[in-house]
Amino acid sequence: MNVGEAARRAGLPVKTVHYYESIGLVAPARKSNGYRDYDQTLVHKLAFLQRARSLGFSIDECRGLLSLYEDRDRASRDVKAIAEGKLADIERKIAALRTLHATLTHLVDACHGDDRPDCPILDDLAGADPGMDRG
Amino acid sequence: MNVGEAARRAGLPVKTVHYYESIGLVAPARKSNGYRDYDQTLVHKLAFLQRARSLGFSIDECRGLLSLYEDRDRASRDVKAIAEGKLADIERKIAALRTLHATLTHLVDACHGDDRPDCPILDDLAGADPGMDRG
DNA sequence: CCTTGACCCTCCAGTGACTGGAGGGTGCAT
DNA sequence: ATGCACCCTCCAGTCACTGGAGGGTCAAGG
Repeated sequence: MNVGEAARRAGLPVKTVHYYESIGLVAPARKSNGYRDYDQTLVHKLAFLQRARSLGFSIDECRGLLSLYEDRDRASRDVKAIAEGKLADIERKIAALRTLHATLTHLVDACHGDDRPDCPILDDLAGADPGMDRG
Repeated sequence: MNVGEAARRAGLPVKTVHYYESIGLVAPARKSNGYRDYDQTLVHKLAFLQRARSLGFSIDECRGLLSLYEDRDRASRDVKAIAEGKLADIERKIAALRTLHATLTHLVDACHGDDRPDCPILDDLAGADPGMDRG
């Protein structure tokens, strides 16, 4: 199967499939004309990658996950640990975004948003808290 | 003031301050020895940038915010609109992360996490829905 | 046989927002 | 004179792609 079809089945852009090959994640055979030749296993691997990436795993984590996946004797514990670490990451990111959201909401609410120039948002960015000097 | 001191006051790494200069966000004077010379205004600008970046504004958005900040006659409405757009972005990101979190939690819960090799997490990544053979 | 168009190839460069390092100059204290 | 912290410029690397140039291949239609 050519790269286009494999990419379509895995839900990835062709460019990305090439990229995954260039960093050693997949190694398709070549036909006599030089075209890459993907079999079912490779397409599976690409789909795996697509799914794992969309779940927020980095390429390096995907590499680990893939080798775990390929090793049919590994303990599920190892995979679970990686996934749990990722869960904690996601929780941290959500918490950080919530803080951000609260701060920005506060600022937006405080800003009258009209023609006048004075704006609490910029004042905050400039470090001008009332009663506190930050210079 | 040298770059080191300016960076310290703004809460940024020196490298980042150099970078901001290289992309035209700040333009410090130079002393006779070639060293950059930062005044209060510039330090303020750097601190503004630090804060805005930490609030999740991109460099391009910071550029817009800065020019708004420098234009003492702009309407607060313009600033508010940018901040509101950012708020929507943040909400989208949080929602996406929550979906991710739910999926991964589900997977982690389903995985017994012991010495045995069978693992719902990898099964999911491999696209193995129950009752369907995929190679 | 020729053309058209979709597909494929490789290689290079760019994205965003820095970060690290090499290789050298400056300023101040000892 | 030496040491050290600081400063300079320029280049390369990060992450995970993405875009494009400049070509080759293949099947269909005329």
